[in-house]
Amino acid sequence: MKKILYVEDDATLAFLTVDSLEENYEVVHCADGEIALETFCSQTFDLCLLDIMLPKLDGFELAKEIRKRDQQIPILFLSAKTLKEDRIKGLKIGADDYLVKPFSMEELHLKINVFLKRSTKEVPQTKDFKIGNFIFKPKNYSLHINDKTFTLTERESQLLQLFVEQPNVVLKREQILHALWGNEDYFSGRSLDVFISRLRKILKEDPKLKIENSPRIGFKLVL
Amino acid sequence: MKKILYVEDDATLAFLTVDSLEENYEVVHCADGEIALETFCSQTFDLCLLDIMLPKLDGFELAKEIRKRDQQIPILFLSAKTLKEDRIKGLKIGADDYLVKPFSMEELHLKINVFLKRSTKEVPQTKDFKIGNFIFKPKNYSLHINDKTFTLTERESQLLQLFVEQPNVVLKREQILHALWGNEDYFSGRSLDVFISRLRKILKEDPKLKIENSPRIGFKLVL
DNA sequence: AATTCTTGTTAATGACATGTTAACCACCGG
DNA sequence: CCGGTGGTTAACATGTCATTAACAAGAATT
Repeated sequence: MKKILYVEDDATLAFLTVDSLEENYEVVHCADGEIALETFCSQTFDLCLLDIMLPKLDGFELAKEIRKRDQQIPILFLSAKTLKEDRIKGLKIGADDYLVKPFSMEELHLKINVFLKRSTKEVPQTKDFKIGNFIFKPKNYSLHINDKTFTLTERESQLLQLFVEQPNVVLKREQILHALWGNEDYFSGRSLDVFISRLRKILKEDPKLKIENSPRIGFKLVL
Repeated sequence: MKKILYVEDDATLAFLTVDSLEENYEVVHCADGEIALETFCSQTFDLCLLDIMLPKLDGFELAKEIRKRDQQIPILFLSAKTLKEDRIKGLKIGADDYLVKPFSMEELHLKINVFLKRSTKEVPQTKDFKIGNFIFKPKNYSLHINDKTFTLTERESQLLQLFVEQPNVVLKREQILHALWGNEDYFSGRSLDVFISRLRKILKEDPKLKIENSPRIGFKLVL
């Protein structure tokens, strides 16, 4: 579940918005800029939704402070101001978009999704993948084909997930090692090869699927 | 330099916009939806900028077709329509943002940068090259022609990449040796010639392509 | 024309990367 | 303690690729 920092001083609007956003996200609401900044610093968020007119620290200043601390996080402004200068000011600070009040909840959800989709390359855990004749349920660590079911271990599942997210693309060894073990200097180990071998054994069930090796580079899932 | 597909049928606006965009990007302008789709299919772009009202194939339909072919590329709409329904329709198709005409060039540049910044950081993929009838995917170490696929080794790929980055230009031996082996005093070895030979064997698939030798100087990829 | 240097190509080699199975070990809940 | 599970390492078999060697053919130099 993605986590959103929502800063808005109008209690009525905030109530409605939080209510709607909570259908899809975890929402932390703050009513003024200073508290928002403290909150931002003490928790981890995936996206910021900022009103411009705020007590203590306005939306622009807040965005600047947030950008100092995180270059990546998407920032969306909400405001009644429709002046071109304001829109530009927001973008210059490093905001990602600007919604004009009054906005519809539907539009808000869509905009948020655009940025969340981009900022996280991981596909939501809930989603199942089709790989050839297999169905892969990462959430369940399970692979189904015909009426057989294979239960994967944690590592097997992580590795397979990397491949299905980018099928037909060579994933570099270091890239995989970094994604699964996070350790840059994980040179000695041969675990990766062992897991590749195990996955291959399972994937044999569908003759069209294979994991190809690119010597000295990495592996590619071909389907 | 990032490459933008810009589709707009109003010649006057298009002229002004292209002029401005070309300060920072490579711009390909198309005046109707069908041509735009063909253009999209035959080249590689980093971002699409689409007018909604277009002859033959409107912006929404065009965006749908583009999304079928590329899930990642940022799509921005430009339109005089300010209807909430239209903005939502665009976002649902998978567009990334919506600029309302008249827009300022400054705002356009900023918006484009937001999305280019994001899309390049996510997929640090090198662009694919067209070489004659081949498509070369350096990231995948693969060369495609007709139905055939050649998988290149690391060195073969590195070498080919040097050539396609500067086609029709003579690359000096030392230049190539330095780029691939980094070693200035790599005089004795004949590896380079062996790899040239191997690439030539593959490139024979397209009779128009060849690697020419410039005696005592180096090699040139002619296409 | 003869010699020497350069290039084209194929095949052989050896170092190193990968595939695979089995043994190992740490952890965890009885 | 004691199996069970899952990740890791060990060991050995196999495969691959960059490099070198070898030789043929062309260019340049004498």
